[in-house]
Amino acid sequence: MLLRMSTLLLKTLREEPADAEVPSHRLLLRAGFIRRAAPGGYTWLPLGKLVLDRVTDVVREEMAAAGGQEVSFPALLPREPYETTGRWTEYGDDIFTLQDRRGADHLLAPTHEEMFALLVQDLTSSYRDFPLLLFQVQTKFRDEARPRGGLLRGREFLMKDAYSFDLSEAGLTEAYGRMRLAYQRIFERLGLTHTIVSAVSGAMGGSASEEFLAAAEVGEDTFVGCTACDYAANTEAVVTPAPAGLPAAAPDLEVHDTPDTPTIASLVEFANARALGGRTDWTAADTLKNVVVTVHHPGGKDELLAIGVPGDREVDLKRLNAVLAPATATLFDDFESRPDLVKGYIGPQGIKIRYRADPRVAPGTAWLTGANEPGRHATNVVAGRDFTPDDTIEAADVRAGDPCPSCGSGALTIRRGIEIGHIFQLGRRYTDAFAVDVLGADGKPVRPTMGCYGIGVSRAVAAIAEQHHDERGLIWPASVAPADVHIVAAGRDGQVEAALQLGATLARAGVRVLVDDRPNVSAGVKFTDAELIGIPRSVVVGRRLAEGYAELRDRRDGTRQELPLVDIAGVITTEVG
RNA sequence: CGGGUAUUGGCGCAGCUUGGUAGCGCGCUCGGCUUGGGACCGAGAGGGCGCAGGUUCGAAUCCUGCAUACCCGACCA
Repeated sequence: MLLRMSTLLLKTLREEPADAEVPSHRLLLRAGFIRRAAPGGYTWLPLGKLVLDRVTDVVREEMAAAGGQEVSFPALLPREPYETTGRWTEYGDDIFTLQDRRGADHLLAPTHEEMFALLVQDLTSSYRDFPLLLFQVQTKFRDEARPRGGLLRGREFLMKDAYSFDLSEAGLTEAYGRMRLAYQRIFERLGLTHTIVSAVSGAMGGSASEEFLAAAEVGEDTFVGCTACDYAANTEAVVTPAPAGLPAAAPDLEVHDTPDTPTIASLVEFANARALGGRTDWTAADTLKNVVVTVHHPGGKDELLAIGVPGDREVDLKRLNAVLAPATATLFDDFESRPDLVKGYIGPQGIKIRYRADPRVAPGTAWLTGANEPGRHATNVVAGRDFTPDDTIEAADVRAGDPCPSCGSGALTIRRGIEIGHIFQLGRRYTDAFAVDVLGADGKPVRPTMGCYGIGVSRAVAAIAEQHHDERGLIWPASVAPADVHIVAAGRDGQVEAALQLGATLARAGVRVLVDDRPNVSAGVKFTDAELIGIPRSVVVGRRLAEGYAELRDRRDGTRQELPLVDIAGVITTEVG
């Protein structure tokens, strides 16, 4: 490959685009890899397309190595299959739907579980056809409420989705493990530093689930790690350890007048000022905060739910919604309609709606909490004695320093990452929905179980840019760079010709070459553009050409070395391998 | 979907308070000069100010409504 910048469709931007915030978005725009074409939709320019294709190639190679077979479905699909599995309504507003000229409903697929299950139903009939691993690289559509960060969250994006079909749990587990390894290899080859975290499987349904998160400050996913062990999990998946040991028996419940104390802060201040219960060392953690939410079920029914968490914690709506999925929750605020719920003074004793408590509110623990009357609170309210929650719930926020649920000795740390891959064992949700059965060895029908494995390919390009750049521009890993070498003809006097000649030699040897042969562009501009574009290795054909020398530069560490021009092709060909 | 900010040539911005028919830098075109770190000189092309109404002799500037984008939050792979 030999690309000449004199004819390349490329325009680098000297100034920062006003509406790009995150580094990957800014740099990909400035370096001329992408252009915004629609809200949440980007055009791949020649340099960007080269990177995207190289990333896709890595993914394809590893999928094939893991035994995957590539297929490709339409992105435009009819309603029926998604109606059958319930996702037409469950996915709700996030699906792009449209009607054809006859008024029939269609959708632009957000993922393709239905189609893969139907394809397997169509083309298999015997246990001999299994196991099966299929994948595709396809444009997906989601009507994101808020596209952001350029390629990080678009409404149209490139995704690799793979699906395994097995007839036994052991087979599924094996396929899952194989894909997990393939993913690690892929992200390693892409130069993406990542962490595998336990996750919840979201709208797709399913059980065992792990996310691959690329470490990045701009990442939308918060996850936790442990200071002592290798535990890592999405905050939604963090399980709160119940306090160890039974607390001492508390005295009887006592109700106190606590006027004007509708918040935890005001309550603690009041309690200490008046030595409530003889104590002056009350903290927010001694109080029990009860938050009322409205739970919206997909069917359309609403239900009130009260959630009890220690007063020093907030209810984390992300965690709560993960627990309640597919139902969703919003904060309840229409207290006028419910006189039994006294805002600011709610207590779990005798509450008339469903009540679920944080695991820290374990049986035997005593709390300072609302007395369900305006201006009154109660002390020594003991879980299991004065009230019994309907259930526990993981809704309290997770904080750095919380004890690790895995080893118990370490403390949790909080980090941010970009979700670049998600794997999970789907089970039979989709094969059940379509009654996908094949004949087993014993002559009886067997129903395949599915695994689902996704990689955001276009998002991965952004993630790579996030992890590989400096103040001057992008620095692509060699595995995905738009070219292996960037040859800069610094000036005149035959330098352009020499650069093109070197480029041609390298291209014949199978090296991907970008030559800056632009006439009437100063060397300074060319150097700056080369650093912005970020090809890891460059050759400057310039002032020492007359002596037969050129300069080899390393974009990452900035080192330069002068080499005889006649040796350069050999050196580079060897390095590129 | 809630809150905030913004919308003026390809990009980045000024002008709006105090209405008089649009300007700067970069980029682009042509000529000259220059050629190892985002040159210089000269001559040009290109917008009627997000959209729709309204006020006014006159609106980028004032009023009303709408749209879009970005940021924060909600939601989400």
